Amino acid sequence: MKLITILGPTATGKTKLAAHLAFRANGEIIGADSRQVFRKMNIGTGKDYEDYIVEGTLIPYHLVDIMEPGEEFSVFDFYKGFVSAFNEISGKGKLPILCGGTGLYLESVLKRYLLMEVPENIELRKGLSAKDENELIEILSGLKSLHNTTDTVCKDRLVRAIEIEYFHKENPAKQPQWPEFESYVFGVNYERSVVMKRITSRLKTRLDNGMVEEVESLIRSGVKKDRLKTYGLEYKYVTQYLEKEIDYNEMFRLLNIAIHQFSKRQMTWFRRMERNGINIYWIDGNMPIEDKVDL
RNA sequence: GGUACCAUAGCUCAGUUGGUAGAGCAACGGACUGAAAAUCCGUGUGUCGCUGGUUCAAAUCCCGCUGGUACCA
Repeated sequence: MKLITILGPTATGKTKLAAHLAFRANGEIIGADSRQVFRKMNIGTGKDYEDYIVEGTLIPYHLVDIMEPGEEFSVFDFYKGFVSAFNEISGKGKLPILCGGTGLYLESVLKRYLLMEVPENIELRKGLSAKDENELIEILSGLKSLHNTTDTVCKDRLVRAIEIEYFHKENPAKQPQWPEFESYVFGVNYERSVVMKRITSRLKTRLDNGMVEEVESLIRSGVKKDRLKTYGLEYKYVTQYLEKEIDYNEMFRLLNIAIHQFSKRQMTWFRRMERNGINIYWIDGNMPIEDKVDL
């Protein structure tokens, strides 16, 4: 079995390329984008349904529009979705094409992360519920090195993180059911200054196309503002604008910078993957879509 | 035309009584295994507008020039 991966920083036309490849090679797309999984988050996530249509044919896609905005979705949920989509596609004799820009999700597949279903541990939870946040942070940092504070902002997440670490310690031998595949990874990229220009002009288009209204309607439908802010970028800054924390020009300026920085962080992931032995065949974004020859 | 003020990092600016410069933002590099578009760590990148002078020593004081801002004509 083969797995083709198409990755790259934001605003480089990955989806379009993946769709053309799928059209040519009888494939289906598996999204590796942590924000496009949410329905009704379209303009802000750069979800463009047109991209999936090649010469009038709709290319089937997976792991896009599978959650309601505001719901929880994690690498593990992605992993499960990936495995079942991969099996379904290859079961039909078609070619799975993983396409997206979320480094963690891509790496979880390409480096075959050890991820297992971790059941709730009632007994452990009972013991932990008596402790305060600082004690929990201490316990967690004894189990793993803490790289971020997303795990430690609230008690629920702390308890869950500890639960997962305990489970891994107690069940070290359990390997997840990874499908076997020959992996080919392609990266789409432009010179950094070009990516930045593309980001800026795309941001203008998005605003003209109703991005602010999209966020407004998410808020109206009951998505919490704090939740929107954790979605980052467009959702964070537009929410701040709607909250009148910043004015329109400031929103544009800060958001534009934040997306530039995001694309840089994405490249950090890709470089690291290469250092860790994943071969990425880079494709110049300026090249016409006819670079599917590489199959 | 006259007077005053300003000119320091990519940007906005600090820089005490002279001892060859430093913050914020940007930029750049990195980390990352259950929210990852999140979260966090590291790095100063400089003809101190130009020219001449005073001084052991000038971003700092003086002359002139250039550019800008404000006010007076």
